[in-house]
Amino acid sequence: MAQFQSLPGFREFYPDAFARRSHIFRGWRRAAHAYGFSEYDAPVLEPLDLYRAKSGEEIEAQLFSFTDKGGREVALRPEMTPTVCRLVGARANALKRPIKWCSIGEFYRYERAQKGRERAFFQFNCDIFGEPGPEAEIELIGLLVQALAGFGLGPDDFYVRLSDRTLWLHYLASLGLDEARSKAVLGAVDKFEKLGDEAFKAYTEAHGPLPAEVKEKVLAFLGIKSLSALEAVLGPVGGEALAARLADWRKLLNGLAAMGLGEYVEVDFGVVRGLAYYTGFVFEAFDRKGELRAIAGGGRYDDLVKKLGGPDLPAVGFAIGDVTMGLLLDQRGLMPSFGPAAELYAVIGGEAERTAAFLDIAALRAAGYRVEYPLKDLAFGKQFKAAAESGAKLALIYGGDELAKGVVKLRDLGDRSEHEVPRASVVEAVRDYLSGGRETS
RNA sequence: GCGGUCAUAGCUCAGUUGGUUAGAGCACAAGAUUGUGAUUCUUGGGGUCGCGGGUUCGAAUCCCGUUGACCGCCCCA
Repeated sequence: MAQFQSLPGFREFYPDAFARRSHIFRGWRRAAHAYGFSEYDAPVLEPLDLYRAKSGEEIEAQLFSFTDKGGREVALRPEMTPTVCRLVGARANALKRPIKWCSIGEFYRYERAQKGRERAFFQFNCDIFGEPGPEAEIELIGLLVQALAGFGLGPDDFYVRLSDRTLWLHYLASLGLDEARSKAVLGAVDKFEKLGDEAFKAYTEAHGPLPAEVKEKVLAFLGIKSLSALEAVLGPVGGEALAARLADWRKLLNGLAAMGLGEYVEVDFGVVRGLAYYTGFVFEAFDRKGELRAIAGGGRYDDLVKKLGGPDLPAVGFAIGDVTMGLLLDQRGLMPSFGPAAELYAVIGGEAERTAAFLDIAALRAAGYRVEYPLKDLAFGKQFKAAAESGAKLALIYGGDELAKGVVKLRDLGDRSEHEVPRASVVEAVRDYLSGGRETS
């Protein structure tokens, strides 16, 4: 039996699985193209320090990292963000604005595989650099929705939860919490949905119990589900920065509504997205039934390009993972089945006919048709069966009778009609017969 | 890193209180069928029963270890 297996959490793509993967990639690229994003790629192996600089030492436990033969500490990329920051940062002054970039790549994380999580997976990363205002978020969240909706997923299937770390920090400061306490509260907020009151345990251990009236206000803020509720809570707090932030919120939500995406977006301050590097709006896409882990996540990270050695460049981005999205498409019956996809199948009588058929097969292939034929002599019955199973629309029959007359018999594998055409014009005859609705891929 | 469940053909599984050469369906291949696709029938290839050790006259079956998968926890950039 199999003496060697693939490593845990790594996937093998047999042709049917590869077809599913290609289907997902095509949908992503179609959306990115419509939104005017340019595709790029970059190395899979990076200096370990790139991730240490972004996420700290503790990230190492979850990386595929090693020392290469030149003594360099390297890691397989666990995400695209630091890499794209480096790329953009290095040429920031020469790049035409707005910088709208996307990529599809494989990423590697040394974690325990679970449902919706593997050790190797693909992500669709989209980022906009150089735009500090919510216009960038409108464009980006619009693309996020399109990248999912393009597969046939609707507002009943998924939604985007929208939150704001800036506003959280403003509000917590207005409640009298310092930076360390604010971060600890955000940590509790992040876990509150799952753990309830337990979520505040870590805060209590670090800073003592949160005063009851503060906690009450935190939980009330957590429950805000609309812009009007947000304005009602924050209006009395006052301040110029807060007013400007609320204006950003109005612009963002109005913009998304104007794009017709209102049904997909919900205000939800329970989302804070880890504690990594996000500085403003943050958002996550989930399935409506709440059965799967996050489909996509993103947000604004205005400090990161500079932190990684580039210029001061605002940025906002998101990533969609292929694993959870594939599960969702399966659940909703939106993953097509991919059969063989020949267009033409040559039925060949014997060795003499084979040589004659090859000339036409080569000509048809040169003309761009996908042509199959049996690699070894088979009874006609078998060949017609194989032709039907190949997915071809048309069989080309090369028998002794036809060749003697200088013709090829075309058999429509759908309605089973047959007619003969001169061999000299077989490419034209096939083109006429198949004309209309021929897909390219 | 921690816990639970599981591991027999490419896939889904059966396999009795431990007993001869481990089975079925699907899939794949050949034939019935040397010029027409269905159905059916026949036949075939494919297994060190995840791996290693132990108990036993005898282990797919019982015991120990190990690896892997799935589910959950931690984490989730």
